[in-house]
Amino acid sequence: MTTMNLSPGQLDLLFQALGDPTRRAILERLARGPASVSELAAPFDMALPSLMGHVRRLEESGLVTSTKDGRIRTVQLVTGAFTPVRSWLDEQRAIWEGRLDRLDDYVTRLMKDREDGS
Amino acid sequence: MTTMNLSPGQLDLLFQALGDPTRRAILERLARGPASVSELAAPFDMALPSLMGHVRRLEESGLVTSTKDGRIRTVQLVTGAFTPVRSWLDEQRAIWEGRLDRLDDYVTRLMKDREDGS
DNA sequence: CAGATAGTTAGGAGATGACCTAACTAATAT
DNA sequence: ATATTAGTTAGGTCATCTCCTAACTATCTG
Repeated sequence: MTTMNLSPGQLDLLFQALGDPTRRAILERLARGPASVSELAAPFDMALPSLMGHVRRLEESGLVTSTKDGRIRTVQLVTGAFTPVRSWLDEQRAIWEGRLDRLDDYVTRLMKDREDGS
Repeated sequence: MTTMNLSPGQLDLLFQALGDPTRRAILERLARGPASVSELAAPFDMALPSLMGHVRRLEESGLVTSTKDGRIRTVQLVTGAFTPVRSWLDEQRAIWEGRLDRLDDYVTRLMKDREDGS
């Protein structure tokens, strides 16, 4: 009930896509609005095919979509694509905090025992 | 101004560390408490040196620390290690939601939040 | 139509990643 | 003291990642 589990490889794709500075920069740009491939390429000192590769990888991970109109390919952020990442992080925190809570209980109980015992 | 920027490669290391299912599984285990290398290895059908490599990578990314006591190396989650990841995601969302004007306040609030282990 | 523009395909170099086995050191148990 | 346990080091294989150049297609513009 706590989580909806998605395909295991999806998180891999997402995290791996985010693990590259160029791709994160592309996403940061796209957070401000859609852009053509050339617009995306402009800030980088990188050959077009290399940048295209990044865009393809972002698309394969589901973070981005693109449509071609005439000779221009427009790339767009996918709404909610980060959700699985956020969910995983939240889950980890929940587990961690659950552990802390249990530890807290333990310490509380321990201190109560001491009061009783002394 | 708006953000406290951490070393550029740090996010790379973090996201890349998270981009592997074995490493995420290790983290999930560690969220429940520290464990020895062998304990970590137990659930996996993987040679020890391979698993050790994952632990090393987690340690290099700052997600985990380990100490050796006798012949046992105990691995532990690093508190707050996920924070840069969360911050990046939150920033993206803030930009995407067109809240650039309030980003400063947002980050201030975020840093004031309790540091937890998520 | 000619030329410029936007993107794509093909192929390859070089680095890194994820795994393995074999052989080793160091600590502990018998 | 010897055997067992826990981890480490060394080295090798195979796949993937990131980047490049060269050459190509398709779409506008003049």
